[in-house]
Amino acid sequence: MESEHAIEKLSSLAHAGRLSVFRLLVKAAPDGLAAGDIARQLNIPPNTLSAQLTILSHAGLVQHRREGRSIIYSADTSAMTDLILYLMQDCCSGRPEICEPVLDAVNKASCC
Amino acid sequence: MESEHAIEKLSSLAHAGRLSVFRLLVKAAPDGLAAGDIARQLNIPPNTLSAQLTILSHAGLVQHRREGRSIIYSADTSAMTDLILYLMQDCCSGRPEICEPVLDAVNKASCC
DNA sequence: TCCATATTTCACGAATACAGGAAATATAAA
DNA sequence: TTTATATTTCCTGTATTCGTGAAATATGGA
Repeated sequence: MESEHAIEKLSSLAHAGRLSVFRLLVKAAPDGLAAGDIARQLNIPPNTLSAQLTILSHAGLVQHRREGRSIIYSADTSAMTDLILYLMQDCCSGRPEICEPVLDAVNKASCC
Repeated sequence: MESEHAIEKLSSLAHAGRLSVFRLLVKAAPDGLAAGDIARQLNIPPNTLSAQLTILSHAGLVQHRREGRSIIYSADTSAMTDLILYLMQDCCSGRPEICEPVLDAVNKASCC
């Protein structure tokens, strides 16, 4: 990943509303949620949410598709993976003993 | 980690200068680099760099110590781990098949 | 066609982030 | 004590981001 793209992803997530939207969509992956459902669950005005979704979408963190009158947004988990890999890149430049705790923590996460 | 802290870390990194500083310090971990060395390597004016280091430091991503006339900054790799874990948290809510590719990618990274 | 629902786009004032010149502070050496 | 080096703090004009009211667009149903 290029630095510009990493910065765009990071700044997209560096906002309380957008971070909560992204995390909600990550939980709802891979199905996704309609914009209106997100707005109701997080209590965000529709136009405000739309602006936030546009920013997340432009950063490549979410995708969308139309279903009837609704537009379904879903998290792009591979984009999240790319960002994590970018942050970890060069994390030990020849000194594995520094990086290993990071990998251990990730693998032991309650996630899976 | 709390959402506020994650947002502060994310916004600290969502800036070209600060991201390059952080990545330089991650490569130089755990020894760190003097502020002047960072300024010279990245061609950033000293006062501008100082403001950037203050922001990274306040977010908990870097630490600093004085050595003679220099102040040595170093990356806090555990803070980076915490941020990564926060981003991965709840990433599969009961569906490991979605999260596993993330873990696989992280483990196969050229990092270590 | 007419209407209700779902979502986006436009416009703009308020708040925040930004870079860097100039001055101040801290340390060490002469 | 004086000087040089290293870094930070203060300040300010500029640029960017932010939320949201109002209007526009898109779809499906009556």
